[in-house]
Amino acid sequence: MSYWLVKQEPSKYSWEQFIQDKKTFWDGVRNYQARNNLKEMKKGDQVLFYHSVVGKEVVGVAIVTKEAYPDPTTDDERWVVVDLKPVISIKNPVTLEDIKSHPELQSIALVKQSRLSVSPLTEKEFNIILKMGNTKIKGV
DNA sequence: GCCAACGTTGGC
DNA sequence: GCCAACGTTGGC
Repeated sequence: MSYWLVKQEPSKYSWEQFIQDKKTFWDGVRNYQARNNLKEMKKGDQVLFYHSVVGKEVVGVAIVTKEAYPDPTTDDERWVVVDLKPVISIKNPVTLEDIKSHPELQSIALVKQSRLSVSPLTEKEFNIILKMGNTKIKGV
């Protein structure tokens, strides 16, 4: 089981939209590092959903339902997408400020490399963020 | 809306 | 293969 964080601008694809859709394929990744992370995702991995630019906060948890496959929105075979399904909304969204001020979250990619749209998290980091959001995942 | 940081592209 | 130029992202 791995943990990830994905970013999206809510004006492009918001968590609320995602909830309504019940699932989505994560397209639009055009960065090799992010792409490589996408390829590493396994079915059942948990993914934090972060709103960039507007809000700048972690708003929900999703789960990988289908591993990387070619991006259907482009002919360019370099790019892949994964399928995600929303799991739970975070009660108290965890802001970038919160993350930056937490001593154990200083080294996550969201802080160090703000432009990377798909980044790995350790289990510990994942759990800290959930806890800060006052959110528990059923059965975990 | 600005600008710094970063990644990518393309000329040499 | 290097590096300057350019485009994009995202925090402020």
